[in-house]
Amino acid sequence: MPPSRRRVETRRRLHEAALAVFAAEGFGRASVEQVCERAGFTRGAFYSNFASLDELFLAMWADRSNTLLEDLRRALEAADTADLTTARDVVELVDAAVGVDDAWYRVTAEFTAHALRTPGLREVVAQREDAIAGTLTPVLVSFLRRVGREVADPRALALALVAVHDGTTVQCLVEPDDPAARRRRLDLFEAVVLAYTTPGGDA
Amino acid sequence: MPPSRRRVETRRRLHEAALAVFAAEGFGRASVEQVCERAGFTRGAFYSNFASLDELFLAMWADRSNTLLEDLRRALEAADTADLTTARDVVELVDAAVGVDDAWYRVTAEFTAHALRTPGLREVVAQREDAIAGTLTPVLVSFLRRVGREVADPRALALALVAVHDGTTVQCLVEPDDPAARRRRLDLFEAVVLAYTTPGGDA
DNA sequence: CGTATTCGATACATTGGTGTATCGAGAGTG
DNA sequence: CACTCTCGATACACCAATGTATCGAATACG
Repeated sequence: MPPSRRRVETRRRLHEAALAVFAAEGFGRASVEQVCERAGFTRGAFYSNFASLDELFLAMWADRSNTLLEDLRRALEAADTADLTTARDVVELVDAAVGVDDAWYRVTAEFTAHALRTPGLREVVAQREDAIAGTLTPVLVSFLRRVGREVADPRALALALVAVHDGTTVQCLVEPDDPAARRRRLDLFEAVVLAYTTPGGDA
Repeated sequence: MPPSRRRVETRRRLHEAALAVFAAEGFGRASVEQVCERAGFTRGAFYSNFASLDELFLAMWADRSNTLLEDLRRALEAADTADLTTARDVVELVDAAVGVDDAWYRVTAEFTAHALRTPGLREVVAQREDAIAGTLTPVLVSFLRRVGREVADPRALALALVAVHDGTTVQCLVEPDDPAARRRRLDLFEAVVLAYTTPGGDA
């Protein structure tokens, strides 16, 4: 195996292990040792690739954020929009594409809290939020127009949906076996979409 | 000072210090030593009052949660409802009464994430969520009726507002000097209230 | 006034994690 | 085939935190 290729693979495995460990132990309690053990390396390998645990986390988080967002965008663009007739249909389609990732939610929530008290990190989270809204906006507008709803302020709608998503995700995870939480979440999504759009367009 | 009174005071000071340290260091990185130092005690005092840091945190969090919620309830019940004429007025009144506590948000968010991966703790968060909705419901219904809106499903509305509150709080804190975030939050609150109520009642 | 008790301080042993310095194997290169 | 360089392993010194065991002072109590 060529040396640089090996290095890439090592970093990848460390990323993977980091996500698992941060999810299992919590943001503040994950240690370099645990990550190395899970990845099947020693600390020597770690320090040869990253300067600190923070650096590894940041790289992993940014990387995975982008991947998830890109996957979502592709999934939505490739979605079958044939039988999309109501706002509710749009909501259910998007909700299904987003999914619920327990571990990722925890890691992101803890990182966000951490970022709020760490000057240099706040912007990282802000940019992420922005990227999500920016990615979601065009496909959302297009879907809604298709079901005959015109979006007045796309950015406001996207941010509102992100907020609702985050808020209801907690509720869904806190009561994991209550189907009502799931239904309430969809209802709320739908209500927001309807409130932020007007009938019109080519429905 | 009578011995039991002294003990109560010691515990109170430890609670206070715990909140500060957990907010400053993050849930996973707070240490017994830091809490003691800030409270002006040694670890001897700590272990004489609590079995572990977890125990102290839980006591502090539950205690303060109740206090905050009770304060909110009283503030709303004592609010001047004379010039309450629109749903927007209700939203602004409640929003002002709730306020935004940066440190408390971080601590609660991190604890929630922690609770999601700790079996015995999930229910604690669930009960809290429930208590908030339960406290908010009656006063909300009464306010809205006063401005001529009838609430179809009070519990659903309360939970929706909690979700929106949590989700938009992050957005407000991430962009602390963007007044637009604040406005978007109120708009979203209003939209949800309108969507979950119907005209009618004694307006 | 002396005795008992409560509560917090001190000291200690132990653990777990960090980061660095050094080493060795193995793959690319001329 | 030898030479070199990359990358991960090993070993070491260090620090921060934990929990317990013991001690001393202050207060209640007979």
